[in-house]
Amino acid sequence: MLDIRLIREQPDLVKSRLATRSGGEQLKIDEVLTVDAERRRLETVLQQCNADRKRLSKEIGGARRRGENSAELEERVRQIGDATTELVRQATVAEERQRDLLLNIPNLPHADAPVGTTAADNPVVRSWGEKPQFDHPVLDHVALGAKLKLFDAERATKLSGSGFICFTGPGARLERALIQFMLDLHTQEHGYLEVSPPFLVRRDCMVGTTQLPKFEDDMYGFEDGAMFLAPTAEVPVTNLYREEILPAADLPKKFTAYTPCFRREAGSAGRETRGIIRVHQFDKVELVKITAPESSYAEHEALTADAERVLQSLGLHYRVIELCTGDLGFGSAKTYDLEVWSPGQNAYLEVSSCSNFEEYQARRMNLRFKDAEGKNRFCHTLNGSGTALPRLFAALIEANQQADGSVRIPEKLQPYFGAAEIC
RNA sequence: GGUGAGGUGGCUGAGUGGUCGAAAGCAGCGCUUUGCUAAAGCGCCGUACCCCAAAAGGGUACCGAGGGUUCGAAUCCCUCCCUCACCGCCA
Repeated sequence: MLDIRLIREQPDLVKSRLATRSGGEQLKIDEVLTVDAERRRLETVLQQCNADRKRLSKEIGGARRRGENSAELEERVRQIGDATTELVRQATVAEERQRDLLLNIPNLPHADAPVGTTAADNPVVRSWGEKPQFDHPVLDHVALGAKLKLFDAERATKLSGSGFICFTGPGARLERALIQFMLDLHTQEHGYLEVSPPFLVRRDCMVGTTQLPKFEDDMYGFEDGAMFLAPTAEVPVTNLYREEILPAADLPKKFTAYTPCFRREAGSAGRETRGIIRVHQFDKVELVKITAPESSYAEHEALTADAERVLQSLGLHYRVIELCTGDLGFGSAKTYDLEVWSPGQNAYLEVSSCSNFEEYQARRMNLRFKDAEGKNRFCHTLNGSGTALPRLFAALIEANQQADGSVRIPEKLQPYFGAAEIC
């Protein structure tokens, strides 16, 4: 959520930055300002009424103690009370309207974010490794999976409908090995604390990390929208410290979490739906940081590097792109996407998205820290999917396929998988 | 699911309708004094929002959350959330 004071004091800056998102978001600013002015006017009048009422009520108390008649005073306060009721109603309406508007305005892109309108405008920041060369026909993960019996899409569909996958045998084991491998890497070499949070969270959490109110259609909700299945571990993990004031010395906090993720993927039917690339339930190992504002961008680079280490350790060719302003997620100020090379699809596949939300989420969650001067300030939050499992799985088996249709397991993963190949 | 007890400021903990935004203690900050790693005394010490060009200053709200009663609510009533204890049920 943006700071209303920033909007009030520098509306032109806010509008111009929002305009680079190319969704017409800047048009909401004037409306917020109008509501804000009205809200403050009502609040001021209301506070004057309350001050009068408070003062006169105390006088009544004093008069009664002295045994004096206070009927006239009581009548005056009663009248003020009646006026107050209506003012409270109007002020509440204005306040809710303002909050609602603010919740639907996305974050400002970082000043350095590349300006553009679509994914085609996302610049490649760097790439690592080389596309593997094959001297045999290249199979995609669907064909490899069928040949090696790594997953069973048909029977998963029988259980839960299209868009669900069931890993089987060596496939299930490979998935588990990847999870364990990533968690060990992040906890033992990158200094993250592993957490295993609930997957079902309250509505407030979803608002805090910006999934709601705007994207409710993409979420699996229960109990009339009181609870939701988390679409990413970012939701439970980032909300862990909501409504808290952290000591500055505790920052940065670094978490990694393995969780299943649940997404309706509404409106994306037929898009990237082949195989296991886009499913309603998938596993993911997430990275989350809560930092001081001063160091958040340095931490963002480090977090991205940590996510890259996964792909490097597995020997997978990938590239890092930076999202342009038009492609940036709702709450993000700056995002790097990691795209791994998929030989089977002859394309890059997004496996990881590393974002800096600055204080946008922290304001929604009321997550603060006490700085050196003892002032309470909002934290910055970052997250990077330490990689979506099905996509990593797909790229991994495609990149390591052999001429005979078997799959070689990267050396670093072998201790976790317990074998050097799948055949 | 049932019954009972609770939720007060960083912590402990008073406060059952009126100078209570809230006693006291602890922790913290500042000053003074004495001095071998400390003690004593005094003062300060919540958050958010609003008014004010700003500072100074003033005001409102907040005692788990939301409603209600009342001239006036931490205090009375209702609903919800949470914590603890025991019982029931169950992986």
